[in-house]
Amino acid sequence: MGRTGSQLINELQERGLIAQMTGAGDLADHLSHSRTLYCGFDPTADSLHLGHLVPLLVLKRFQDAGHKPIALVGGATGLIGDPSFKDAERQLHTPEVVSGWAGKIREQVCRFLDFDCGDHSALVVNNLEWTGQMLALDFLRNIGKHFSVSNMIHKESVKQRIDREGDGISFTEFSYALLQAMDFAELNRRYGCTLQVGGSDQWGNIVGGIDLARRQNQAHVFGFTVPLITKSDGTKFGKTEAGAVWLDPGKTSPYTFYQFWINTADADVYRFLHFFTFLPAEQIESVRREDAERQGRPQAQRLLAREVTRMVHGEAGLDGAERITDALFRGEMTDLSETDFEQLKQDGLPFSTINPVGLADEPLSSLLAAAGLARTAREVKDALARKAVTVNGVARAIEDNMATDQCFNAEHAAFGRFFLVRLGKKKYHLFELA
RNA sequence: GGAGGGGUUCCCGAGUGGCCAAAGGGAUCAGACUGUAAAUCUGACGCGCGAGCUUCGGUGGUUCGAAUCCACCCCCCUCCA
Repeated sequence: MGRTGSQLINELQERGLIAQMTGAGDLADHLSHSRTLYCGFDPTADSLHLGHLVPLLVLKRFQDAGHKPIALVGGATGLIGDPSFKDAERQLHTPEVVSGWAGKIREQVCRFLDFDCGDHSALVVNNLEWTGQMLALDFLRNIGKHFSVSNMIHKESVKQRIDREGDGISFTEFSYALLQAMDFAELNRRYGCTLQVGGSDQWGNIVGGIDLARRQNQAHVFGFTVPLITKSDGTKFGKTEAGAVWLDPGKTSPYTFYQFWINTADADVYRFLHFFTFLPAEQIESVRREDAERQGRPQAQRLLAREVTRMVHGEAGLDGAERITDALFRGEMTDLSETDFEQLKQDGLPFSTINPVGLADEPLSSLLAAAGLARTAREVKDALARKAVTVNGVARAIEDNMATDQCFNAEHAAFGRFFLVRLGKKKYHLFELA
């Protein structure tokens, strides 16, 4: 055992990682011995995103403290859809699709836990194992009997769906809480699992599992939720202009991932260091103090970006992300070698090929907007008018808007084929002649 | 069923026959400052390289001209029954 139960709870508390938990003192006592805990991840897409990361890291924190984590992949629950705090019924995906996603989620989850550390090695399970072959009648008789519909409809997590006229909530989604409760009770029987961790939106489902484990197994089990991650400016955490920040490097490149963290607001960055890294609280505090005393740029964002990118994408992913960042934000892009350009492409800088034929008729504005450098052509025009667009380091003006073929002339291309376009201070796109 | 209020460009919200692509604020994008921050200031902000094209719940009408007037319809809110 690395730490006593109350030390662990205090640490989590100090990092701001506790939203709710059952019986604080009891849980601390309970954790004075090595225990088994779990957290579920439903395959609602082909990758986890940042929202999943905090509970996943909490599993690891428990493991580091000497407990045995189980990552549950919701092959079954993913077929149903969790209605908690959702405002509309979810589209069901085919079992084949969900099963494919479950496989990918499983791989991702595995990278964060230790599977080779003796008796508290991690475990990955799929709840389809015990629900896939279950008979509807068994479910209704053995599980359903333990739940009161009158209690369920009063849960905050489904309230707005219940109150809604018309479609409201299907019986399918309404049953979700029972499946998740069943998981907890089942893991309790199979592995002696006594704690469930989740996001704060999972509290209702977790409590359901605690009740079921008590009724079926006469077991006293616990629940623990991490807070919803918020930003100081009130906007939703974990989104970029392109949407969610995924852990899959194919969906969100390590470079984009790194940039996401680099751009964290000062008001959030120290909190996020607690949530998303394993750096000791004292170290985070001393970084905060140093940053406060220094006049210039804080070191916290870079520290955060490095730590999280390394954890999610490995040392190579971090190297790539920093290489691009250095090339784009520190040095001169004219310093880039041909292999550097290849590397930028590999490392996931936004990229597209460009066909020189017909360029004369295509306005720069629409070309760059289509490449994703701006939402509309008008924004590109505005940037052009303010000399905020550069092609291979050459500032372009509004007069060049109809001279796209000049801007992308092969003679001006780096190494005969590359054009690095910058719009504004942060947006880059690499074009390669087809 | 009756009485009243309202539906405007991403959001809030002015506009009640031409000067309206439509005030003001927010959001967003860009520039300056800076730290690839925050705050602040500046510009842009329906679409289009442009000529120009399409908007003000819907449809039809009056008019040289409508977001604004008329008719019908749809939706939302409040009060009365």
